[in-house]
Amino acid sequence: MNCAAPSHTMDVRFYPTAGGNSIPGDPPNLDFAHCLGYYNFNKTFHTPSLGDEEFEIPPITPPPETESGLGLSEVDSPFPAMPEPPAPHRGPLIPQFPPQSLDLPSITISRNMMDQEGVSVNNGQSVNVGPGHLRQYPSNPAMVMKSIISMNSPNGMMSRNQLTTINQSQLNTQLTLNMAGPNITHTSPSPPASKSATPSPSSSINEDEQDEANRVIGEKRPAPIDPTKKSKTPKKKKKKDPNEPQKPVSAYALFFRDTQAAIKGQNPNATFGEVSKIVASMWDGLGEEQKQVYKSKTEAAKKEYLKALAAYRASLVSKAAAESAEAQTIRSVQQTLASTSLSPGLVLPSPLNQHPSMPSASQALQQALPRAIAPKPLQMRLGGSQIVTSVTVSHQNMSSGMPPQLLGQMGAGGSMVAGAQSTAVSQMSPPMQPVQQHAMQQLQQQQQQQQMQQHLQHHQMQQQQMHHQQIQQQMQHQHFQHHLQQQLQQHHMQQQQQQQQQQQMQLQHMQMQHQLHQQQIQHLQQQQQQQQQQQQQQQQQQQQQHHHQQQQHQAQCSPPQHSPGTPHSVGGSASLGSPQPAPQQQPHPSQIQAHAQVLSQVSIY
DNA sequence: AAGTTGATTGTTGGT
DNA sequence: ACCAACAATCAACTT
Repeated sequence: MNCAAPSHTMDVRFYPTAGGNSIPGDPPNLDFAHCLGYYNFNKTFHTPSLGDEEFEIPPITPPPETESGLGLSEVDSPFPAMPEPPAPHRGPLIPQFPPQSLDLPSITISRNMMDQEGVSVNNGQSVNVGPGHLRQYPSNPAMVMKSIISMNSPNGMMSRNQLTTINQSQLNTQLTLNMAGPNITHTSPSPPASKSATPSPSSSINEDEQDEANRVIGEKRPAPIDPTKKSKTPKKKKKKDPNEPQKPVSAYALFFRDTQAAIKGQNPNATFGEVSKIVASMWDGLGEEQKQVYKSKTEAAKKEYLKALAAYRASLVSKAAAESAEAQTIRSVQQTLASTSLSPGLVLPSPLNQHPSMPSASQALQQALPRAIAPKPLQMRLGGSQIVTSVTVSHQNMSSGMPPQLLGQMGAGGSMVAGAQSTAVSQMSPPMQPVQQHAMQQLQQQQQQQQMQQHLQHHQMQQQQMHHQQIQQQMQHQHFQHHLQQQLQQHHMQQQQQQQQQQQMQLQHMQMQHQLHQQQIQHLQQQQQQQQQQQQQQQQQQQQQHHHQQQQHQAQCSPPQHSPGTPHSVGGSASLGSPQPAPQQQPHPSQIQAHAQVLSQVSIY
């Protein structure tokens, strides 16, 4: 049943006026410019969907209808400040309209069943829903954004889908209440039967298309045929290639895609038409900048589409070219086979041969050869067994090359021609001498043999040519393969050479490192030797000094022998006896040895 | 005409 | 017969 009431077509569009000035009494924070600001604000939060890196917009899953039925999309909802708990559905691309600017959550659904005279109670605020108010379009786009649309749930046959606006005071109250919490009256869902707002459409395709569709895809159902309804717009049923890139959607479609989820979230019972009207009004009230955002997205998507389309068409062209080349190859091979092997049984069966518009080469030859080879068949006044035997022999020789028609003419024509010849001869020259007849027969026999020889030669030449072509093809193929192999070998060789060079370089590097290490070791060893030598020298000096001291001591213990030139003091001897500080830069021998071991290990490594 | 979404309807194939 | 899957269609609107 059709539930669409005439009121469904009621115009609920909100016509914005140019300039976007606030209507009287409109708070300054709610004017249209502010809404634009919110759109800009929205843009900042909408970057994931506005990014130029992607155009494909994930489908927005409508929020599951919770008890309240008011679940909005979460952060990315066009109305982010909605106090309602975020609905579990994901609506990633919904523009984030601020609640003040476009308070779609405040869109309430009032049922005529409950609010009979166009007065719906929404959060305690009376909303004028009367028919008279339906025409009161707000003169300001801000009003569009701030409109609280009260809808009638599509329940049954009652007048439904009435969209209206509320006044500004009610809007403010609504906004405040929305900020406080969700209190949207959404009393009862519509009965399931009422959901069929869009009755099953009638068929819009004609029968042949339907039959064609049925033939092409058996599973696909034909369009439902309803003779009572005529198709308003006979839509063409073009079978599109699934690989073909899809056209980019329009800016409005993008906006619809982004917005409808929120609208549906606030009005789960809103029909598509109602949502579409709301979206249209919002689109009208949308600022040029925000529209430009969507347009830019569309432009980017269009560029992507053009590129994808070019690639797609190129692939189609290449595919078609490959197919045509293949078909041409098959055709040429068949022609060659047909020209060389005239026996039809040897010709490969192919659709090309069976195509009515393209007679096969064998058929053409069958039609052409009799005229070429035997231009004067009736002049072969053959008769007698000799001719027949010679023809039979030739037949055996030519069985592989002669068309059956020709052979048939020649073979069966033996008797036929003989019969015809008998009558002709009898008619022409009854008194012809046997000698002359014999001579003529011999002459004709020679001519026939010559023709056959010519045909054989031609056939042999063709065979030779074909064989030559095959050999050439094989050679080309071999050459190609050889070339490929050579390239591969060269590649391998180059790789091997590179590896060898790398190995050599590594080896050289290791050798150099080894040499360096050896040099370092030698240097250290030399330093060690020098240190040892110095130590030995120091020891010798100490021994000498000690010996000298002993001698002095002995001298002191002996009768005093003053030696005024050498006043040695104990402190001086102490200073001399103190161990000489070894060169601190010189490492200890054990350290040198350890270092050498490490270096050797490193060099080995 | 195509696109937006979701509900509905009708067909088809499998169980 | 029933069910699942799929395709087609429609709604209002913009591009």
